[in-house]
Amino acid sequence: MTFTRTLPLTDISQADACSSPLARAAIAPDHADSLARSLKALADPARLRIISIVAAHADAEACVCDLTDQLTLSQPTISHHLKVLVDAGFLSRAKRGTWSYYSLVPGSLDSVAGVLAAV
Amino acid sequence: MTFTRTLPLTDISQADACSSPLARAAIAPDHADSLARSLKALADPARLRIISIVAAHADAEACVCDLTDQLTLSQPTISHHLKVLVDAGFLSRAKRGTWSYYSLVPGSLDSVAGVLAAV
DNA sequence: TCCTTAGATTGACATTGGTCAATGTATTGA
DNA sequence: TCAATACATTGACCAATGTCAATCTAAGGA
Repeated sequence: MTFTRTLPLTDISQADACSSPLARAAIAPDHADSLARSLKALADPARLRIISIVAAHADAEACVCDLTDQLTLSQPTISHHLKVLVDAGFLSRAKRGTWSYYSLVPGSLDSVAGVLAAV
Repeated sequence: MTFTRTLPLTDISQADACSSPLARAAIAPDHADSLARSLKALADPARLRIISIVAAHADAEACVCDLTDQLTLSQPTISHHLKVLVDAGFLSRAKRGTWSYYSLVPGSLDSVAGVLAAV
């Protein structure tokens, strides 16, 4: 059985392609919606720590057990945050055996950072 | 009477000074809290549009009337969003006569973008 | 002085969002 | 086949958030 990957709510690669920096000109309403969804996914302490832990891991991959060790949150709550980050396109999930391994989607953070950076 | 500026909830200049990129190593919980507060302030379509409109203005300054023209939101709601952005340190307010002029705090967006940018 | 205008504040409301206990689903090992 | 393990999902609860109507404050102008 293959793992079916959830379609990201926000297509970050597209956002990267067509959006000018926030400060250049007034952005379109739907662009604002899309960017806000991405930022909302990041705007939580637990999720920022999850991203950071995943990124800092040896091969930029971490399983849920790595996270439950370091975060003082229940396993369902961590699963919830992981789902939010996968849906937003920041993390991808690979299931091997009983374990789920999460890794950063390359460039996903940078594209958001790029939109925020003025000039 | 002088205008008393609200203290930013998140000291962005400090965040810029002491924080490594998100991906380098696992960030400390209080860093995550601080960054999440900044991101939460940005993670709203109306507020992103406000920032964009202010930044795109001639001298990077806009009054509330400029915003009520372009956003389909009530004046109190726009005032609310402006307060959130000022409190978070992204906008500053200058009152001249009856009008309030808002402008971008230089570097505030970049410091958030810098933390998000990996490598 | 009074009215008008620009904007901030308050209060109320509905929606969203973070959290956990309980349960469900695969996968592995005995 | 059965038990244990790793993780996801569901449902419920409370807190936080976005929105607006109503009101308040302050600055000009007649």
